[in-house]
Amino acid sequence: MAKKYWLMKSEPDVWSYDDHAAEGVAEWDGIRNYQARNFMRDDFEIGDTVLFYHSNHKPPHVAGICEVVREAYPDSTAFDPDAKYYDPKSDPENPRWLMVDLKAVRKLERPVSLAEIKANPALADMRLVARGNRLSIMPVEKAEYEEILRMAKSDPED
DNA sequence: GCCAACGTTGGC
DNA sequence: GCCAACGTTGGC
Repeated sequence: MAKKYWLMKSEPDVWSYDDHAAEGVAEWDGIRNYQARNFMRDDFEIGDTVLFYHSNHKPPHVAGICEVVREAYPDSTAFDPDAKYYDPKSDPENPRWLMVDLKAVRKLERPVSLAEIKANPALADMRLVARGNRLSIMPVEKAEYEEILRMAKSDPED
């Protein structure tokens, strides 16, 4: 299977790219949406590349790059009554929720904002800019990924 | 803080 | 299986 590209959202107040980079390799837990889970379960492979996106931030932006280093396995936070994302309906014998491990690869040269992505015609088809999109994990085309890397190397005014 | 869009829940 | 009510996401 060819290497794939993803975008994953996190609120930087909760878990930022720098937090992740400080850990090196970290779990991506707390996904409680079936569509997002299914991407991890069915399509994530070791070596896939992830754009780390900061949502609920001013401005929202892509902050850095990660790599999938462990494929989907049960999200243990769903079983922990004290965890924020505890889900009593997830049975350890048949886990409802999954997580992956990501390794921080590098920060972008500069953040690439949602406004810039929206303004770039080459990125008009990204799911990120689709109307009403709320998915926290979504596939990204290789060309879109490369365009965002290119933008990060250029000035925002371009 | 507002609110549009969307997902989930639960009564029927 | 429908759908109204409710909760959440996330940009603005």
